[in-house]
Amino acid sequence: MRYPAAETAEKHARILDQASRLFRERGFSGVSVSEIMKATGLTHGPFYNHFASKEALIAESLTHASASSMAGLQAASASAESMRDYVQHYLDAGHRDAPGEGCLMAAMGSEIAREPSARTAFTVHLKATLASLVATFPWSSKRFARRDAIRMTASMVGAMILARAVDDPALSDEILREVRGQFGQK
Amino acid sequence: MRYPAAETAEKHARILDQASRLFRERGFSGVSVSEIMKATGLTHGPFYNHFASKEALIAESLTHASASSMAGLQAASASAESMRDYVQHYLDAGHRDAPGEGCLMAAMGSEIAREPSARTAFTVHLKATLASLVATFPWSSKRFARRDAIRMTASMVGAMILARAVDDPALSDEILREVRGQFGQK
DNA sequence: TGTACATCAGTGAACGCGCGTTCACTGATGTAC
DNA sequence: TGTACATCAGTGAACGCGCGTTCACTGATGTAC
Repeated sequence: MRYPAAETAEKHARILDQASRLFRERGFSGVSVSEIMKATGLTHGPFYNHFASKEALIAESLTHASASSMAGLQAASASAESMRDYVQHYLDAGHRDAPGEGCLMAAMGSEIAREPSARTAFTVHLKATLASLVATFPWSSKRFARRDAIRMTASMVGAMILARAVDDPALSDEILREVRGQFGQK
Repeated sequence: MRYPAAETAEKHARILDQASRLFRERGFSGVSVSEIMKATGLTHGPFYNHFASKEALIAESLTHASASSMAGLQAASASAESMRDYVQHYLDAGHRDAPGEGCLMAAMGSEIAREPSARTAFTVHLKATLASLVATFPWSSKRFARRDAIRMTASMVGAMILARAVDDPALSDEILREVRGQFGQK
């Protein structure tokens, strides 16, 4: 049946919300198109009214997740406290235990390399993140700001991936704590 | 037909070799049991003579890959040069471009968290790696050796995952170069 | 040492299942007059 | 304003496919005598 015109764009956004959450929780191949549509409150049929394929959804959902993540970063202030908060909040047990709402690099890092359309969207995201980190925070040296943003990002992403991969809560907490300590007080 | 008894163990090892390489190249769900057996030179049938399930293979192949990786680390000497070489060799374009022979944390990091039996095997691997790093290399402070080994590992794994996920060769090289610079001369 | 037979890893067809994707159909909404 | 009809997002059965897994069968090897 025909539906109110305004609902279409909203449904598109809802599919992207659910897809980007589920992909972060269970990976690209761990979630089926049907599950995403069911989470959106629809049957799987109309998926192809919105997206050309699952691969296209993967790319678009990364761009979608990137946008929310960038909005959070751009709301941060330029103070040293704000920078510390950013890192401390990232390397937190709450973030570790809620991958669906968290960093897409940490949630899908090793899978992105294998999905060509995901790589393209991810590259845009990482470039935007680095530029925003450089522009937002008070780096000790302007000249080395980009270098230091890269090093900080690699540490944070690596720590989160290891903390999630590990079975032992004490080791997982230790990883987060020690890397947090590298970027401000414990 | 019946086969020479000595060949069974050797075939088991060959399945593990191929599985750990293919899993690192394409992820757990990106490789089928049939492909692994074909790479080993057999049909898929006898897979279940060797392993209870694909999940069991995943766990055993991680342990297998861990063993080779640990052997490499334990062959390293205690010098500062050896430590620099270890990091420089890890953060190399050659390693980035050959995930099948490389670090299992970087190749499968974000997928391990979702596979319970993989998490257990991975935890053993990470603990052994950290202990070996602490014991092998000349850390500037004995008291902080473990803390620094964790930080270094997080940086290396994060940098490799980002360098592989990114589409742009210049950015990928930049990530490796800047994180290399953090651990010795460029 | 020679023969008869039991062993069991390997073969390859077959299984049920869930996947991504397609499509004929439905029917409330929007539009033409 | 009221009526007739075209629109098209949503429905849900169906598709071909490859997956993990099973199993009846094969036949060279190892063993009993």
